[in-house]
Amino acid sequence: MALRAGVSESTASRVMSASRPVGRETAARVRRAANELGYTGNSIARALRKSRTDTVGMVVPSILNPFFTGLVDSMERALHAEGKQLFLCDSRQDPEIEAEQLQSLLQRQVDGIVISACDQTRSLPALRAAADLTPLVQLDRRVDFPGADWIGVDDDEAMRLVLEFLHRSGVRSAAFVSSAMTNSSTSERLAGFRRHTERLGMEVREGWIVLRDYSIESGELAGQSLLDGRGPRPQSVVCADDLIAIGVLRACRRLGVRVPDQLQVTGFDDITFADYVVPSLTSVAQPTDRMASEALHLLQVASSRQPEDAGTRISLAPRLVLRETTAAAARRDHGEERR
Amino acid sequence: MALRAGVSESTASRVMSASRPVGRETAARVRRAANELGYTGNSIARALRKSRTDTVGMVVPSILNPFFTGLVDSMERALHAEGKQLFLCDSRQDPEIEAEQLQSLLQRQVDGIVISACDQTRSLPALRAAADLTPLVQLDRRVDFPGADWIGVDDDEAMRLVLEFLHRSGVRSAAFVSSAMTNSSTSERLAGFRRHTERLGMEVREGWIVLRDYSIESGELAGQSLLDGRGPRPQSVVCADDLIAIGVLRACRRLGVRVPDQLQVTGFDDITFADYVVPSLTSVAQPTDRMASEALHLLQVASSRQPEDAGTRISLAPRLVLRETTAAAARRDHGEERR
DNA sequence: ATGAAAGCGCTAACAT
DNA sequence: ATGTTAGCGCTTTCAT
Repeated sequence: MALRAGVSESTASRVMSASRPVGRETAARVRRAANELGYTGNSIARALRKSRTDTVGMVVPSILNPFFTGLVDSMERALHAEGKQLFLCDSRQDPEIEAEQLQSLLQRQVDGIVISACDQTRSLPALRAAADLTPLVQLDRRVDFPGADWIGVDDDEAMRLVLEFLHRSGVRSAAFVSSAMTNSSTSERLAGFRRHTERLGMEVREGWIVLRDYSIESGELAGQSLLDGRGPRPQSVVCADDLIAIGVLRACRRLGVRVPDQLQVTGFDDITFADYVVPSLTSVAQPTDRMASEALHLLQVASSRQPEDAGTRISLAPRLVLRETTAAAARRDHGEERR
Repeated sequence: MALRAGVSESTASRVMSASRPVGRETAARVRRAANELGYTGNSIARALRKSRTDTVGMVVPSILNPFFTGLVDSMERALHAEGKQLFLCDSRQDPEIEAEQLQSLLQRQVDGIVISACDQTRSLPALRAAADLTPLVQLDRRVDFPGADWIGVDDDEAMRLVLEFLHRSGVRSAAFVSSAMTNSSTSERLAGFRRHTERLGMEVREGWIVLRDYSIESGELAGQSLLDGRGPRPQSVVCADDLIAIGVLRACRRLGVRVPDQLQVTGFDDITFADYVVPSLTSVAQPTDRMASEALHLLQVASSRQPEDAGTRISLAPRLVLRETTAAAARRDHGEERR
């Protein structure tokens, strides 16, 4: 290409990357030559030389879970805006596959890794190791270790929004359904649930805490056990995920429990379908676009940081989206929104 | 690393890539050294040398559309099984963004590109250009040009399954709802719809063909215009996509049209939520796993092919999944399945 | 079976 | 403002 333009390799490089001033006419000649040859540069060679690939790896527990689909979409947009590419990895909720994916991303010299780890304890070793070698920030689910960077939603605040709203609309008892306690989302949401129900004087029985999976099937089973009439029924079911809540709604329909009259139900994540199920689902929205852009920002900061520095934790404000599975409240409050 | 093991760089390379026989003891020493140093190789350097990156780029119109989410998931699995990584790109239904994404993937020297192009005509130039430079196979939506490789479902056969089933259950008229005619899925499904309704003697009025977008909102609007009582009503609505069908179902609910008693509705793609809407949606399932593995196979074949060779087209068999939005048929047939 | 040396395509000193 | 040169980390001849 340089030959075609009649200049040296380095001049051509300078034109293509605009890294140094080049004579206007020379530059034009180079650009023309590049166009004629359809030359666009080889980013592999550039990456080798600059030890920067302009790629980011992302690892999620399941791309099929609509919340993560949304997060992936947000990341893809944010990266595209910066001219970077996204390596997408699905760990299938398996820490071993997750470790392989991390290994592969490191080997490919990604500029950073964004991950929602699948297991609070079993994901730890691979995660730490990866974080030692490259900028790494966790999204949503968190695994704690010294220096860990994390961005997510304030789960305690989310539970406060949900429970205060329910309380104001007259609800005095609540059940909680989530996945097993192997991830931070479940533990922090449960902690928030416990704290705020107690503070508000709402009744919670131990049989009303049901921990299974983040899935519709799971939610349906949980709903069934909660509503089968063999024990006292709560006035509301707070779910740690919209899929679970949709499952609970199915159980309600099957068992003839009227929502929201006999039972109020809330979800979490505000996935697209929350607005389309019947009755439509009240949920807590997470600011995924914001999470993605903060994550990219943190990756850049992390590149120029000392290893002994403390990790950064960014808790973003959740937003309560009111729909038909909850009754109208006595009065409105901050952070709520009726659609 | 080679130093640490006390061998030459080339010997170390031979051990790590198992490219040539190496003395057992030497090999062991190299492996130990690699372990101790946590050395795993630099795939950028390898890629530069071998001009093979073990990466595949995938471009879809919208990752948020559940059908493409499923396709991405299938591709990710298939690639992981072969030790390759996936560059995920979302073209946001925009041919210009799509062209940028293709350009970026080419520059990154991907081993192949898998794409579902967003626009039958406006995607063509960039697609052709990319296909000239690297193996490229189209999935689902097709753009025609000489030598184009494509894998998808047999849309005519899908329409045959749907319409013959409806006909057997007594339906004698049908409407069709899809996106605008800017992609092959719509045109081929519509062609199949026309052919089979005619063959079976089913009534189709021109006002019953509604073309908008692949979205729930769109489907709801289409449903509304079809059912608002201002014209004759079809006995069934065949949708080119599950999102559209879900929208039509919402319109039915709002207008008090009972499904399937007064109106039968079918979707396309068999997304997860098809099973969870009420009433649950009869749909045509696409074999996404099969599509992904065939796509990877084609990419490999394409790498060692002459430019003047004709393109390969693989039409896979669709599968009709019967649920509650269609009435029970008089009798069962091949290719159908009740869940 | 092992080592020495060249080179993939690029960029960043270092000249001029 | 432009050219010359070295080298990123690997694989692959070509020797031995």
